[in-house]
Amino acid sequence: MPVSIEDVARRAGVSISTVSRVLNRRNIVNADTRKRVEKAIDALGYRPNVFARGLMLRRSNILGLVLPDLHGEFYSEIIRGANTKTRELGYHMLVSSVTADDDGHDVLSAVGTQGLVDGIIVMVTEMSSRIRSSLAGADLPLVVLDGDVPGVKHDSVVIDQQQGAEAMVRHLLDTAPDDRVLFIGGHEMNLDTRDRLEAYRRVLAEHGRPPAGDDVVHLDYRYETAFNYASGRVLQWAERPTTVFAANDEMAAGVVDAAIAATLRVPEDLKVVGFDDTRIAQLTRPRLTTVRVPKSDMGAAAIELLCARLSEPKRPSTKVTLETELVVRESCGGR
Amino acid sequence: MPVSIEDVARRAGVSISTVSRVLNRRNIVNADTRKRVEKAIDALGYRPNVFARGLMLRRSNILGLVLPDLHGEFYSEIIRGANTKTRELGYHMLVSSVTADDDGHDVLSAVGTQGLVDGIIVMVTEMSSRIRSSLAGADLPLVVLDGDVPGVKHDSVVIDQQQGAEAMVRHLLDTAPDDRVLFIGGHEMNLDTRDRLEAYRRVLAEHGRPPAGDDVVHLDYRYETAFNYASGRVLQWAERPTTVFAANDEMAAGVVDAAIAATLRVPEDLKVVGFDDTRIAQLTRPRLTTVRVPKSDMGAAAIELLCARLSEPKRPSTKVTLETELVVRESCGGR
DNA sequence: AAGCGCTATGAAAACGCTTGCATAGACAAC
DNA sequence: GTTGTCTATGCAAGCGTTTTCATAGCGCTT
Repeated sequence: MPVSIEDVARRAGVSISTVSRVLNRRNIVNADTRKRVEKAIDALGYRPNVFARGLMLRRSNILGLVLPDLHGEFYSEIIRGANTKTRELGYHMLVSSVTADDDGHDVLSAVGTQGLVDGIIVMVTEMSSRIRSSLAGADLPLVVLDGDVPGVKHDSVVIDQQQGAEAMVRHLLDTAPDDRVLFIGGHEMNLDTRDRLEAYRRVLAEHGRPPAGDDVVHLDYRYETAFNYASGRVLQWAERPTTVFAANDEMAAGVVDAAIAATLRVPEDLKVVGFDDTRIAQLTRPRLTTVRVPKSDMGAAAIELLCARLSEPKRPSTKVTLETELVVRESCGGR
Repeated sequence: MPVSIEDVARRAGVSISTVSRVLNRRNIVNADTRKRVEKAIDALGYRPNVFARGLMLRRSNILGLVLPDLHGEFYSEIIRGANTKTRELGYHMLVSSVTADDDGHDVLSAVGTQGLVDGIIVMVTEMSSRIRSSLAGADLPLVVLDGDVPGVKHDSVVIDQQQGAEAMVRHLLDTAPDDRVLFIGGHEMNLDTRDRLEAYRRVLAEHGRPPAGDDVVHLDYRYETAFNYASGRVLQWAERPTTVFAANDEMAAGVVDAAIAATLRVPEDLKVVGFDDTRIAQLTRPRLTTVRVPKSDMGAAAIELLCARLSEPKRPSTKVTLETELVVRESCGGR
């Protein structure tokens, strides 16, 4: 028995139109009448029904956030940044994850049926044609986080990973020009990994020393995998001056621990650097040199972009680029 | 120009009632007719409008999750567990955080106006009367995570922290009977801290050695705070056999690092244990002895409870207790 | 052939809101 | 006194569903 607009109208002795006008602050309502209505609203504890309203207005004030996986600090920070901004702007946030096997099965169903959300933010770490077509058919304001969906109109928030990765490799080559630099990435098709790898290759090439075939390997971003992989190889790596550039901090930590387990010293015997600047980077010993990615800013920026489009549907597609920043700590021996 | 049920009906040459029946798989629809309707639905890419449906059904299939703060792994795991279960059961999840200053300003507005969500899950780390009254006025199926809201009917998911904390303190006293055991908690009113502290006091009392006044201190769960606090004291602590029991892993890591910075060895010179078994516990050196809290299970269990109530509103209030588990690693020297 | 019980379908009434249109009343201008 | 202009309000349509009730058609029984 929730109270409806009609109850309010009756109590205030006006028609529902007037109540509605008071609610929406449109048209002119006589000051006295408005007072009466407001009093009735308070007395009854009336709250407009979202569905009825949504049915008329064709908007829900709900924003959808679709992430590839809700694991780990990276995603939790994005959610946090997005959530804060969402509330600030008076919206609500629907969160959902699309796991790999789900693979774009339906990015949309993840975020509700027709009309549930006014717009969505999608982060795709690997692009598949199914994701693309699913998104293309959506006809919803769309913000893509850290990636691109070719052929579908959207705004985007990207992080300038290449700049950070370049800065990293340059720094490594500056401080230890003779080191071999190994690259350990995530999955081969992972967009972040591709960006970072590309920057790595470019800088090495610039210096006239493109990586050898087995200098680059693709794992899966996990600590354990990196630990296991590195365990069998750290001693061999350490035979000559080597730096391992891992594509995220988790794997970097795995390599560090593998090295330590093999009684090597980091950075003296082996240098290791990571990416993302997650909490982990500060907790390993030695602490990790890494590239800071503005995680919660990404979420906030995406929400802002989405809201901007909602209030101005015709605006041109916008791409916001967030800077990354090299953070030098001890694990690379570079200071 | 979204396609409506009427478009489908027209195309299939039936009335909207029939389409609706096909959609909801109720009553009997002739097999041929059903085929025709389904074909029309596919062809048109029809998706029912959530609002119209919600208006009739008075349910949205959206579940609200309100957390005190979206920081860190603890919360991200809860979200993850909840999200997975939510999708599994065919619902959607609205996430929101209520920050401290927000303090129950309106737990509900965090989660939308009247009718937006079918039920909510709330985690409150500190109970205020505002939160209570805000929740009491809601008249929504409610699941409380790790806490209690007296006077408001609800289901709950709690973790048996006392058991874990007890097991921890018992283990400490078993392996190092003569150690002084210090307790470093979060905020004094924090419910988790209170539980853990109570267990700590009880076990010590059982052993006839209640803690001295300055054996217990309340900080704020943060690494830095614990690091700073411990930095000035580790040397003094280490003068006699001491174990520090921190109420979460972050603070434990802070203490460990403070000790190491002071050239102490852990666990030889100072023992440190944590709580939660977050990622951190495995990444510090030495790795932390801690108590595992089933974080993602909490989220999943809460969703399950909420859905159970939705489908059976009259069921008696249920409380699900999740076990915690002592995880012995190196930081306590206990194995 | 009349009546009955089924099955499959349609018509129409909600659900709670917004909003275009109509209008009543007040006042001013002629 | 008639007409016009405003302001404040009410009426009612319509948003896209679900669902109750009515009913058409069919085959059976009597």
